[in-house]
Amino acid sequence: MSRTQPARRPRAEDASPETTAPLAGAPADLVIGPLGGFLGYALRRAQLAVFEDFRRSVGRLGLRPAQFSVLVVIDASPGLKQSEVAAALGIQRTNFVAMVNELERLGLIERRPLDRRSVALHLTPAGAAKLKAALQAQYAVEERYARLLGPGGRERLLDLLGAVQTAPREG
Amino acid sequence: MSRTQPARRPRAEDASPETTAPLAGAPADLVIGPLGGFLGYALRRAQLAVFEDFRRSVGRLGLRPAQFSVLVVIDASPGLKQSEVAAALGIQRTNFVAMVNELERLGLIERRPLDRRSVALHLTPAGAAKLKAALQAQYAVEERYARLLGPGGRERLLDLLGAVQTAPREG
DNA sequence: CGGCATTGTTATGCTGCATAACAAGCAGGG
DNA sequence: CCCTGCTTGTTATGCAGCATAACAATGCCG
Repeated sequence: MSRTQPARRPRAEDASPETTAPLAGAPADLVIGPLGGFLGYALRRAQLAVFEDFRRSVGRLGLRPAQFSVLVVIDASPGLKQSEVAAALGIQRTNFVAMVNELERLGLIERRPLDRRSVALHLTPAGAAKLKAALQAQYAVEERYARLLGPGGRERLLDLLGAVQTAPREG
Repeated sequence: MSRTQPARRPRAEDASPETTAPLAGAPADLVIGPLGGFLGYALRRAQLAVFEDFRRSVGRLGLRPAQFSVLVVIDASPGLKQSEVAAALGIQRTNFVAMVNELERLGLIERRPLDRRSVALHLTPAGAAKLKAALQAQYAVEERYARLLGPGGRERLLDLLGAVQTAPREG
């Protein structure tokens, strides 16, 4: 479970002391240097791996990650305006239009006019059904990770990720 | 530091029991339902946040994340073939060509022919210097995260991410 | 009523990532 | 030696994600 600390490999004049601890990445065991000790790289790799899992489980239902997230939000907060759903997910209003079009075309969601300008988003029965199936599949994946990460591991990971995400950006 | 467990919000017939625990995401405090409890979503959000940090620190040197990772690998293992560096980073051989072209054009790396077909990649002095500066900036960011995540937090996070990444994919 | 912010929308471009196809070269078996 | 097959670098192409600019219609508020 715990990564071992190999003899360090200086090079490039060494810019700092401690830190680092390789990832033993999926790409063979080729030397990637201190890269595995950087959060950005480790996060990117882990994210790709988990999205790959998603593709193989929930993806079978014909849902992509972003689509899934939209359904979840609409289900959790029915009646939100299109722009609100987009904002909640950090999606640009402008890029969200095509997504809503697609989900509506698939008969999974519905646009209900609030006034002559804004629309409220709701799941259709088909959308609710598909989401239910998707959630079941996803919960199964999560439980697999919970097992893999040991007691409290998954929760700790979510906690750490939350802290990273909400950390104040320098600037 | 620790996320609170709010009253659950069933909906969509509920596909599973426990799991979940919201992220209190950056996008306002809008309701995203169980989304914050899914690893894929939490990972994606955290990754975007960290890449944003990268952009603001190392990015000032004119390096994008992928370029930075290439320099790190070449520095750690000088003389690897172009295809080997690509493989080590999980980059398609085909997409790697343009990246190498660019880094060579910037005078940061060098292609040295091994035979009439394959080339070995090396840092130029300018590349080594730029990488040194980039590593310093990056180590500073890492230390900021180390402080933010509390004692052992960053290391634990890297450990958990490594476990996720190397987990056996179902299929 | 009139200016202003909101909302949905289109157009456009860049980046990341995947696949197909190819030419040239190396390497190993017959 | 020569031919077959794998390797290597490369180009072309397409799709998805994400960003920005520009707009028209509309609601809102002083």
